[in-house]
Amino acid sequence: MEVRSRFAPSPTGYMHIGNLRTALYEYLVAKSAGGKFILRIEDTDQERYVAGAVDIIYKTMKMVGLKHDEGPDVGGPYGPYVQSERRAIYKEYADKLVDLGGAHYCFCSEEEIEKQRKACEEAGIPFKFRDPCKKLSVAEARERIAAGEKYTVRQTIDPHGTVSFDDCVYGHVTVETKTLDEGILLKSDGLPTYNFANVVDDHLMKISHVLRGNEYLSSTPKYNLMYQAFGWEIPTYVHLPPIMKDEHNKLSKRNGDASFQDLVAKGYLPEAIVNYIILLGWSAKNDEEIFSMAELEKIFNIEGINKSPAIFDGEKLKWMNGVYVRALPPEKFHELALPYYKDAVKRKVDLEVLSKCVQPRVNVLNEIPEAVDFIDELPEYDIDMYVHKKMKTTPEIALKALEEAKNVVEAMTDADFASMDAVHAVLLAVPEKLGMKNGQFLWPVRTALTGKQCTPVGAVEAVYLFGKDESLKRIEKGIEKLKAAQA
RNA sequence: GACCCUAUCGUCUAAUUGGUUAGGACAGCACCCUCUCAAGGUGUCAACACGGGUUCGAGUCCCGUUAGGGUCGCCA
Repeated sequence: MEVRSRFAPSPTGYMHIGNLRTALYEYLVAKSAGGKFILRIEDTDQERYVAGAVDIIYKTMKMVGLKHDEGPDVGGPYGPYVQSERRAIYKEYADKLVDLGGAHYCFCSEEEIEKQRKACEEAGIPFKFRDPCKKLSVAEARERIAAGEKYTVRQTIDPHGTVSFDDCVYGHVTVETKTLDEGILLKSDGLPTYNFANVVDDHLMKISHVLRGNEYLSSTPKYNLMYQAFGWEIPTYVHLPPIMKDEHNKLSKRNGDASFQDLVAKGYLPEAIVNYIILLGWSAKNDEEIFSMAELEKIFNIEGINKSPAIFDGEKLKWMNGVYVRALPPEKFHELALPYYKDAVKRKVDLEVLSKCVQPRVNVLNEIPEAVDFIDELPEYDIDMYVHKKMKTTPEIALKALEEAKNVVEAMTDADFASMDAVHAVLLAVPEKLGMKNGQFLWPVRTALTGKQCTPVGAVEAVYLFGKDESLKRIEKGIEKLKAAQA
């Protein structure tokens, strides 16, 4: 039988990380088996609906390379793929389920239910809704409905017995039916709840593998009761452990945790984000960690999914993003870096050369502005910086280095600035001539040019980028500072 | 509270399904390389939650304890 999985998000805003991982796994389960991946929009809660959220879903899926075979925008044989457009279908199946004894009509108001709940609370006993409408005959109930009375459809569960099911990740789970709630299937606005819509849609859309968060583990028996009542085949379940922010809290949008969009805005690459979150709850069972989507489509398997929660580690994401950044073709990196230079670098320098210096040195793109902030203006710096133990520099050596650098740079011709190699040749000749260590000369020069303890450029790159005039200005400033300190 | 689920380095995880000096990655530390910082290389620190069983042998199976997560909405 063909493997068919579905991603069924609610359009409630940005795509959070947990959702994205679920989508990824769903996609990979289907693709690794040569199956189909379906997108379905679950918009049955009109109160939570956020305009534009569906577009965010499309955009995100495109960015991470998840292509759905069926969905609202691409169509398919089992549409419509938006739940709010399937009203009539849910009503039909709800009535059918009532006929089959798996559900009943309920005319209780929310106030009445609340009253029962309060009474239980006061009595100190656990609340379980006892629905007076269960006593109504179907015919009687339908008369009231025909008369225009508001109603809901509730699941009917026989409290005697147990239900069990097999989950690919969690194994065999058994629950006593008396612990199950007879939840609402069809709301008084005529739209289904998740509990019902999922069962109906997954069946009608021929979904073979249901992947979802493990918060559904304990309600899965209720769904199976419905499948059974309808006489439908139960899908293969794959429940997923949560992604945590820390030991106690789930990663969630409500806590203000980063969404996929937030990470992209910070300069994380979609490929890196995907690679990282795939690993939160799944492993290839070998030592490999870097995977392209194409590779994942080949090697992903359900057996590699874990059952315990995983804490989202921003540090490792950063590292992994760095791996992807470094692997970028230089032109591509330059293109991505350009927006970050826009406000940070006003001076006219060769940005392509700058990119070559920066690329191996950043993990996340938003580190760029700070890394290059010495270019427009020389920061105020302390002359202690000229003393570097490892480079074996002293204020005296630094001064000598700078004075020599001044002479050399002054004498440099256009030809000397023609390439990085040329600059390199000129500057490296100096310490040799003076009998200094390279560092003793180059460290002071870089310090004078950048005013920073560490920079993505060395002395050679700095001189090349700044050109003759600016280099001289900064060297002279350094000489001044050192002289002032000596006096 | 009832029910369900989970438990390997600080973090993500592996362990041919009962036989390991418990492996890898991030982070940390040290060294090498080096004109700074990165990157890269080498090395190092670091874990089977606890207690009982079963077994010649348990990280792996069973029971309990503890700790954590989830469900108990006309949300999904």
